[in-house]
Amino acid sequence: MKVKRQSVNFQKKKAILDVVGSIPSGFVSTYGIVASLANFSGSARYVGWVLSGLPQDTPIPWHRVINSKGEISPRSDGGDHRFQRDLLEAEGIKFCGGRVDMSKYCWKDDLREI
DNA sequence: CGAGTGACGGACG
DNA sequence: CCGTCCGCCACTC
Repeated sequence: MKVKRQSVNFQKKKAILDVVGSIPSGFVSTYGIVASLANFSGSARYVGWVLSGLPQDTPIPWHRVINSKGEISPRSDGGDHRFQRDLLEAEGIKFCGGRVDMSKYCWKDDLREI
């Protein structure tokens, strides 16, 4: 089992995790928004990369992070996307056709300015 | 240092 | 709406 080094890179990851952890319950955010708030604007991919390294027992509400389409990103880790949906629904987020109503649950939607 | 990669985003057809 | 391409940044090997 490979133990990821939490050196300086951990600080950068922490920036992402800190933003994700700042997402209020009942709201969702996109990778692009999280990246921007973490000062990583443009690196939406980096956000996904960081979350991909998070364990399921992480204290970070990674499930509140979805893609710009308002749906859960299909990770190659497995079909746990259903588990993520369950967590969001538990917070009061409704799914419409497998998608989230971004117009209501998009956190910091004002940041994007539509 | 170079090449490959990633749970993305936006533009285009 | 869907498939495809490019770009963007940081990380790993």
